[in-house]
Amino acid sequence: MIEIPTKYEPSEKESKWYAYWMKNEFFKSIPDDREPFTIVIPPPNVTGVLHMGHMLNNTIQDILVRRARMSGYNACWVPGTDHASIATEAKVVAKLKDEGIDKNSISRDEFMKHAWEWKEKHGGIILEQLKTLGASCDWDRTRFTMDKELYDSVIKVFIDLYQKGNIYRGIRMVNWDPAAQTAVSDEEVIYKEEQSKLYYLKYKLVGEDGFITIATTRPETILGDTAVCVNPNDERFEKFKGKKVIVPLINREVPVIQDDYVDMEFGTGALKITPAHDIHDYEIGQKYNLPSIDIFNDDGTLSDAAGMFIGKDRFDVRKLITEKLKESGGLDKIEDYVNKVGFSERTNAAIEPKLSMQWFLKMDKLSKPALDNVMNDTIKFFPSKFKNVYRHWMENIKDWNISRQLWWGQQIPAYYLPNSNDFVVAANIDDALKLAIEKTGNKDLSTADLRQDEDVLDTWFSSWLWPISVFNGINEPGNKEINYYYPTNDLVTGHDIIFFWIARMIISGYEYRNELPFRNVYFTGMVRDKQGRKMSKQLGNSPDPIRLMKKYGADGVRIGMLLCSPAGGDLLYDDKLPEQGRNFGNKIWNAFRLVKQWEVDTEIEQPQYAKLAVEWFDNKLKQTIELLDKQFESFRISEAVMTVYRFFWDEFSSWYLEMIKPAYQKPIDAITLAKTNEFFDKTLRILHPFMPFITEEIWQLLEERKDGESIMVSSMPKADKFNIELLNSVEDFKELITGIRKIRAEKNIPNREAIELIIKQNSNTSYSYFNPVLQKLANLSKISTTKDKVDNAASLMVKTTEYYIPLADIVDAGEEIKKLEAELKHYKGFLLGVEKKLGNQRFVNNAPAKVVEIEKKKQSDAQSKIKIIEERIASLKK
RNA sequence: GGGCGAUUAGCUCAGUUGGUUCAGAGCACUUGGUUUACACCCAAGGGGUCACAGGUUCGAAUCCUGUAUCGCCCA
Repeated sequence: MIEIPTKYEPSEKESKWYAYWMKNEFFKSIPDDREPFTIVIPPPNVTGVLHMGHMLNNTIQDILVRRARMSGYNACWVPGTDHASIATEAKVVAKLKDEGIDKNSISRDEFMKHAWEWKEKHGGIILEQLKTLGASCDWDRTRFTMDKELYDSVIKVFIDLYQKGNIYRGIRMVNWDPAAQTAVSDEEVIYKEEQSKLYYLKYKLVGEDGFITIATTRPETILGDTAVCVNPNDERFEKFKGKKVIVPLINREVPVIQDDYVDMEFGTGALKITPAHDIHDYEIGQKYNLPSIDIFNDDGTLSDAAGMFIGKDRFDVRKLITEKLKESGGLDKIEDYVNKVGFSERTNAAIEPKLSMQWFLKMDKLSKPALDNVMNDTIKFFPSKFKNVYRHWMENIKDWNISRQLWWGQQIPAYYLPNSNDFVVAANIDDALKLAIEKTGNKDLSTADLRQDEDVLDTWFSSWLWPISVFNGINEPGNKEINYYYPTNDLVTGHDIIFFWIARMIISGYEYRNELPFRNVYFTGMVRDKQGRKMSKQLGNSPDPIRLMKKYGADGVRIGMLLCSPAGGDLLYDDKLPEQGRNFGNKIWNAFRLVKQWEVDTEIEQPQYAKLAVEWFDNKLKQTIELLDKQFESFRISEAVMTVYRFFWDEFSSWYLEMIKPAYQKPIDAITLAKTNEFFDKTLRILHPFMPFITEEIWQLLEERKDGESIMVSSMPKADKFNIELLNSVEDFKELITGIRKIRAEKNIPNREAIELIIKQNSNTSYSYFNPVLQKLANLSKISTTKDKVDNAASLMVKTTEYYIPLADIVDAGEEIKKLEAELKHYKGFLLGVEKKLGNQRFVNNAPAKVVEIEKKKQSDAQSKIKIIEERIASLKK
């Protein structure tokens, strides 16, 4: 016997095979005659490190790509990262601060140099980590959203959209992040419940007695108040309507206006209106032509316009102004209150609604084909329930704020004319100058007179082009690569970025290629801890994927994650999962050990039991391949994992190998061994996309392989016809074996003790075909048939055939009768139900003939079973 | 407040478009096992009035209505 350890040790094997695949360039894709299969990676943040969400997501992509590659496609998985403007800029700013450099003290160019340095040194760790997972990306194609080609694509698209009239500048209420000093999108704001306070403030009526009390969570914003609003139906405020009140402390006179936006139930029923600092107030301000007073600076301190507390932080001012209000008698009372406050996803600073000049992309017309082609399934979503979410968003789509007040990113290619808000849009300053001269008629203008817009574009404005720009399809729309690889096949990503990214890629796909960017979108769920909480650094409930892979092997972690991860559903992570995956790897390893250590004897003939086992397993394998094909077609990935898991563990190991296993220290015949090796080989291939490393390791050991050979470039076994009758009868046969084992367990008959089996001769069934296998697996000394009843025997029934195991005096007739009577009761009840159904004329007349047939079969089967059981009871009672 | 979705075994989930022998997995659980590949194992077993209430239908976990609870998104 060859020395093979009983435990499979993944870590060293995994790095060895990854290096082998890289050396042989198996991941590389070049356009050729084959049909392409393309996936672009959802580009992770360049500052990011691998977390559990990436593990799930990239495992699924790797499975799809490896399977496609083995199925004869020219498989191409494009990796890369996005430049994550806010996150990266925050890191660079922090690093500079550590070095004593203030961002505001250096030039934009200098800052960009630092940022690039940072990116080269620290960026893209995550891509290296993906290699540990086994990701079969074409690394030569690694792209970054700030690479020249991709940068230029973004600029080109901006100019194009501007020229088409889809981009405009406008004042909007934006989510202002005072820490990053930039606007962030609605999607980047996280709302959290906060224990805060509700302040009741008194606004005195102008020129007469009385006051209106308003309730607010933000007393500091009264400095920007320009009205008080009440509901027109609210009788409590009858005497205030059309009058003016005085804002406390600053003594500003503001009108009392009426709008049914105000909820009469909430607070005091009167609302202060601060158009510059609240989105709803802004809308009311627009409606009633109220002035906007912006009381904050960009960093969240109070501005000159506030008139008080100038330069102090907004949260400090809240305390200070409360004191002042108390002193002046403007404060009525303070109550505890829970409300939702928005925080920046990137900096965790409280978001400040702020009026600001931003660049917008008009979305209504652009988004039309993107909506239609998802709704009509040209692009398929898995699971399809996300179509509803998508439709709702697309039908209510708002213009996209594409500007960010940062430096790290593509600078907006708009150039302002001297002393003007007027601008021209061009790819570079020379073109801009030409346009500016044309526009102004002033031939004396020089590039020095033009000032480029300070803002950069939203990072999603880069990644929405990703499936096109990675193949340079924006700059060179007719190039060979884009024509070959686009549209891509599948996109695998989290459902949390359906709007950010997926919808926008579909929009840009139709706008710039007039075609879908991908055919299928597979949504993964979020990875949570086993209590269902999101993984977060703060909770410390997120395991380190690298350590996990070291402990359980990448294969084990991959399998573990997938075993309980239905499409779109969340995955509750538990260490039990990778452990189960590791155990499965060990199972495969030990099956290999068993097969490998058999001595072959070419002299011996193939035993009948082995011949039957081979015939059965050959059919079972074909059936499983067909099932897998169907599951992949419908993206039931976790079901496919379960299929291969059970196929290997139950069918191959527990049944097939036990069937053909020669007696202890006996050799195996050549035919059976060859067939078994062939089965093992095919089984490894269907397993390979899920567990790339262990399947390669065993495949290389199973037979002599040449250098450069690999399971990952071998072909996927193809579906073929199989004998379903044979498979079904083996299932009955397994039931018989299980029944015999149960009797052995009940009667304490050890497995090594041979027993006898007597089959009651019955007109409709005979399994004699499998007798040799039955004899081997159940350790039977003899199999015989009888027409008579058998005394002193345990009995069992499979379908409508009865089996006896003679046990001399061991059988307790009373026990046996009790058991049989319970069974009898069950079948009688069952029969009653079936007969009631068949007695119902409406059922017989309306149900399809096939269904009625089935019921009739149920009836006759139940009747014969009842007869058998009754006879058995009668004979035991004698 | 508006929208979407969920509720099936102790846990996590299938259930392919209403119809095969009382609803299936995996994990967990119980019992037995040093059988000769594997205790990261083997064998056997228990466990669900499919959230609740109505309705449609010959027939409902599946379709419809309502209720409850939970989750997500939007304001």
